[in-house]
Amino acid sequence: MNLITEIRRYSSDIIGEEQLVKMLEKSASEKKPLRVKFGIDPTFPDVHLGHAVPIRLLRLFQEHGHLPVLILGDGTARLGDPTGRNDQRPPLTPEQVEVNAKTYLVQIGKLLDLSKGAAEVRRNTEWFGKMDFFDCLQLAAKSTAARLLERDDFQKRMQANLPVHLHEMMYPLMQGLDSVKVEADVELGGNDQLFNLHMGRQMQEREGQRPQVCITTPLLLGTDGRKMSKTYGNHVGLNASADDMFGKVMSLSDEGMASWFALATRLSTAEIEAQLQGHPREAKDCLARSVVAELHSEEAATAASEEFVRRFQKKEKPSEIPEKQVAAGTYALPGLMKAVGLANSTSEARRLVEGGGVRIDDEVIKDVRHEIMLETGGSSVLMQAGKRRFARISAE
RNA sequence: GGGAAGGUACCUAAGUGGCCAACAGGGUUGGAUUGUAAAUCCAAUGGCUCCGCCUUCAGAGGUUCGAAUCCUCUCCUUCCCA
Repeated sequence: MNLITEIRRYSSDIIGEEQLVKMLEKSASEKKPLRVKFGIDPTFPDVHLGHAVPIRLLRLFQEHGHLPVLILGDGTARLGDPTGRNDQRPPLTPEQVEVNAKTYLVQIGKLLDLSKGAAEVRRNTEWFGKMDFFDCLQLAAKSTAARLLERDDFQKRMQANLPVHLHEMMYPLMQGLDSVKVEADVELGGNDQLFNLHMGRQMQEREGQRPQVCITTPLLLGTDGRKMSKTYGNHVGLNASADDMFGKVMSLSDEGMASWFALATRLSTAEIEAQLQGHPREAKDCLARSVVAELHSEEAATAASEEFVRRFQKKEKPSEIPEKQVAAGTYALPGLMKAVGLANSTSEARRLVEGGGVRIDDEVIKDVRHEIMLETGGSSVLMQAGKRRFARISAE
C-alpha cells in the first residue's frame, strides 16, 4: 500500500502535505531516508497506548525505509509540557527522569526497532545541558510573547485567572530547537502538539534549514471516552500484563471502538469494518486480542481472552489467585483485609463489607465484626473483595 | 511600590463562632442490572482499638467554654494601577 495513504489513517493534520509527497519521492529516488522525529518526555514511568499512536506512525515510516529519530526529552521533562494542563506539575529530579527514560526505551522497543542503524535515539540534554543563560536568552529571542501566548491552553488559563509561568512559555521553543538540532525532515506528535510542531518548523526556517513537515495523530481516547490520561485512570499501559490489558480494553465504551481499531491495531480497514458490523462484544474481543497480541504475543492474547470469559462471563475464579500468609491467630475481618492488601485502610475494608462486596469462601459476609481463625497447617481461606480482587490466605 | 480578591477533602465548590469530618456536583469504590460497554437505580467516600475516639478546612500563634469561621504574623496565587 501507498505510504501516504497509510499515513493518512494515522493522522489528523499534515502541515506541508505536498511538500511531504515530494520529499518521499525524492527520498526514494536518491535512496536517502527521511529523518522522522518524535519526541517524548520521560515525566512518568509508563507509556500508554495513547502515546503509541505516533509511535505506530513512526514505525510505518521505519518499515518504508526511513529513519526514526526518537528524542527522549530528558531536558524538557525537567520542565514539563504545559499542554492541556491547568496546573504545573512538580519538577522532576534528573534521577527520576533517567529512570523513566530507561523504561521508555524498553516500552517503545516493543513497537519500534530501536537497534543501531534502524533508529536514532537522542536525549535533548545533549544540547540543553550545555546552554548557559545567554544561550537561553538567544533562544527566547527567536519568538515573541504574542506568538507564544496564542497557545490555547495559555489563553484558557489566563482567562481563568490561573498562572502562566515564563518557563512554560519556553517549552515550545525547546521543542523547536530539538528539530533544528536533529535536522528533522518530518516531526510527528499527538494533535495537541500542533503548536509545538509548528514552532520547530519556524525555527528551522530561521536557521536556514528546510522546514519540517508536521504530522499530528488523532488522540486515542481513554477507556471511558475522556482523554487518555493516567490521572483519570483510563489508560492502558504498554507494559501492563496481558490480562490487565485485555480487561481494560474490554471496558472500553462502544463508541470508542472504531477509533481504537484504527489507531491501536494493525488490522486493515476492511477487517475493521467487518468487525464493527458484528456483535459489539465480539468486536471488542477481537480488538482486545489484537492489542495484546501486538504487545505480548498471540498466545498471551488467546489466554487472556479465555481467562476473561472464565472470570467475567462464567463468573468463575481466576486461574491464579495470589497467596497471602499471615501469622496464625484470630482476625477481625476488616483488619485482615488491610493486612493482605485487599483494602488500603480498615475503614475502607469496613465499607466494602457493609456494601456487600466481600466474600469469604464464596459466602457474602456483611458483618464487620466477623472473625476469621487461621491456624498453622490449617486450611486456607479464599477472600474476594469486589469483582476482581482475590486472595487466598493461610497462616504461616 | 500601591490597591483588590482568594487559598476548604481526589477535583469543582458551599459553609463566615456551636446543629461541621464539614452542603452540592463530578470522580472513585461497592451493590442491582448487563455484553466487566452505555444508560439507569441504591449505597459509601479522613483515620482508628468504630454505638465512641483521634486528626483535618495554606502555615504559625492568639481571642473564646467553643473557630474552617474572629484577630496577628508568615507563605502562596490571581487581577488592577504604577
